[in-house]
Amino acid sequence: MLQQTQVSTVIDYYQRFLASFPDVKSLADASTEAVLAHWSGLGYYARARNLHKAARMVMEEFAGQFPGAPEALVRLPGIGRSTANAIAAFAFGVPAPILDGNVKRVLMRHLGIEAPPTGAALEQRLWAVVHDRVPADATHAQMIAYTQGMMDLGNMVCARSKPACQLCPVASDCEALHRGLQNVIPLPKPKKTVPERETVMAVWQHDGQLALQKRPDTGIWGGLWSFPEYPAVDDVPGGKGQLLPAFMHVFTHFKLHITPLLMQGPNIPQDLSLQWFPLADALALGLPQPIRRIIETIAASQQEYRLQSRT
DNA sequence: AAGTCGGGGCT
DNA sequence: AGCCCAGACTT
Repeated sequence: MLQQTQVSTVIDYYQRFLASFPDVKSLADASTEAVLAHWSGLGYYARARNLHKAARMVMEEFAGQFPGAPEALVRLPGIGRSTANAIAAFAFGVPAPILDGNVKRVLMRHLGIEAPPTGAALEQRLWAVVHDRVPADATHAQMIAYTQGMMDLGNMVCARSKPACQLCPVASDCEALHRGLQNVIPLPKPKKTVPERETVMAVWQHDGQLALQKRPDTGIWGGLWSFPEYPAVDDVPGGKGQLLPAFMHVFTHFKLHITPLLMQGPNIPQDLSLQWFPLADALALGLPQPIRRIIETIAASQQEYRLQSRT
């Protein structure tokens, strides 16, 4: 969950997730559907599918015993070099170093590397450095403290903006501070303009139910439930609908302008394999954030309607 | 090496 | 509005 996602964002998801799947077996026994529902809104949904698959692999290939060696961990889907080492260090006390965004920034400043935080060459150099610096004879407790300390140093002291160098335990030999570059390193990434796309989402509604479509497992929002999409309003079959407020959803690599079009059922295109869900049931599915937003808007307007018609 | 894959917090 | 976050995986 924490891959590319801030701790404050994860906490609620993490607690709900563990309440439902308290151990590897319960996660392995769950449906992908249920796992994605718990991930709904968190993003990077391949992480959920990979975690689910990894749990099943641990049950089948490791007899339910989580492997502790980094070489074994990286073979599990969704676990790369840094996450493998983090698990090995935290859970098993293995002297394996991590290299996440925080550690990367700390090292670039400490070494005085005037470059953007990108590229295979930099990656290779920094991995060599962390392997060189990790305390090889640390106890389990020390590995936990060291690993957590490395991340906290980057997050709380060697922060992205306004680093608190006066609090830094390694300020005395920090190359960036020495040269007054602590606010310059790392250099900004070369920025590229993100393309913008447009889509119309057809929201078929009938008798308090909505028609949803399960997306393919690969690609954007893989395995989640969504509304069928069309290039333009005129492309939506079944006559006129009611336009709902359009909004924009920002991805890492493009911006999506979404125009929801409310259509009245029950007649819907048969070739789309749509399924009907009562509003409350729909909100319990694995939904991308914008789809959840649309459904909540509809639910709120229906609630509004009920309140008004009562008076 | 570059692109894909979300959503939100912070400035 | 832009940047980046407890990155991994595919092309």
